[in-house]
Amino acid sequence: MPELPEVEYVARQLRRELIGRTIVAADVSWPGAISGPCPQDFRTRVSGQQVTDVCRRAKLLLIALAAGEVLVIHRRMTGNLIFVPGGGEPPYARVRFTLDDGRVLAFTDPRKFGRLMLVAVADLPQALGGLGPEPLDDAFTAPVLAARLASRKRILKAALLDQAVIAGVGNIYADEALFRAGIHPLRTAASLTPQEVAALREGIRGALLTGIEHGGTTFGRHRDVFDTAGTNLDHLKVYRRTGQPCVRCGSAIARIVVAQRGTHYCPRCQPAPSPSAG
DNA sequence: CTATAAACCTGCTGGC
DNA sequence: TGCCAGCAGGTTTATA
Repeated sequence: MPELPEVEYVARQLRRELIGRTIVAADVSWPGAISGPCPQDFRTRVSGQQVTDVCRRAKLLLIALAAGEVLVIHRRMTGNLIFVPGGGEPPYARVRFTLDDGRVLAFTDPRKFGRLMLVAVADLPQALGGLGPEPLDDAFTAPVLAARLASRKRILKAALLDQAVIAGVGNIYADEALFRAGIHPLRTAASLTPQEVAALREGIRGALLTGIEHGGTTFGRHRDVFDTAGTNLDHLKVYRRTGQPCVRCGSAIARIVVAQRGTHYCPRCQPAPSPSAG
């Protein structure tokens, strides 16, 4: 999935559509999608519950239920939450929630990587423990980011992908953030100057906000709850633009592999680290 | 601690 | 047109 912008966009939609509604039934057609409790208990504990709140943490969707439990959903690579039009069966539906207004919200997921779980409110801090700061919070300042990176003798891009360092950034927005900041992905996390950290903070937030604004990035599976694709692909500057001209300087965008992930950058706007300095 | 590879799954794209 | 290799928004686990 879906990274922070794709989850945030859907969370905002679900907030409008679900709060106050009651889930009258839950049907699980792929038990592997439920990571806890067992599918049987999952079904009975969700059924009859009114939705009291919807929010997002990192790449997780949190749907609070009246009984004091929270439905936690991670879409991973190809998971979507889509309102089923006309009561039909959408492709790759793994879990279906029927609402008291007759609508059906389906969790679809071709690759079966996505997971849903039910967690007691009291256990939520434990379940979400280990996640880094939210990059769109006011508290995510340059000094905070600097502190997260300072002790890390680690490749910068790998650090950005680590959810314990910063929550919600994935492969697309890591590349976009680094381009915006003019920093090479192979730099060492701890080698950034304060100025570079400040630029990176702006780059991260700018890339994420642009993504949310355009309904997320769709080049494959991401859809919103009404099955509509996001348009942010048209606004990406380096991701998936290998060989195409840099929007700033015209150089060909390069692609390398970092931490097993395709990584895109401009060789001129994001100068390579010196062998010694990292 | 950091890094790397593999595993979990299925579908799509590009090259030959 | 057809087949195959490679790639894909993420995370976890095993292994150096």
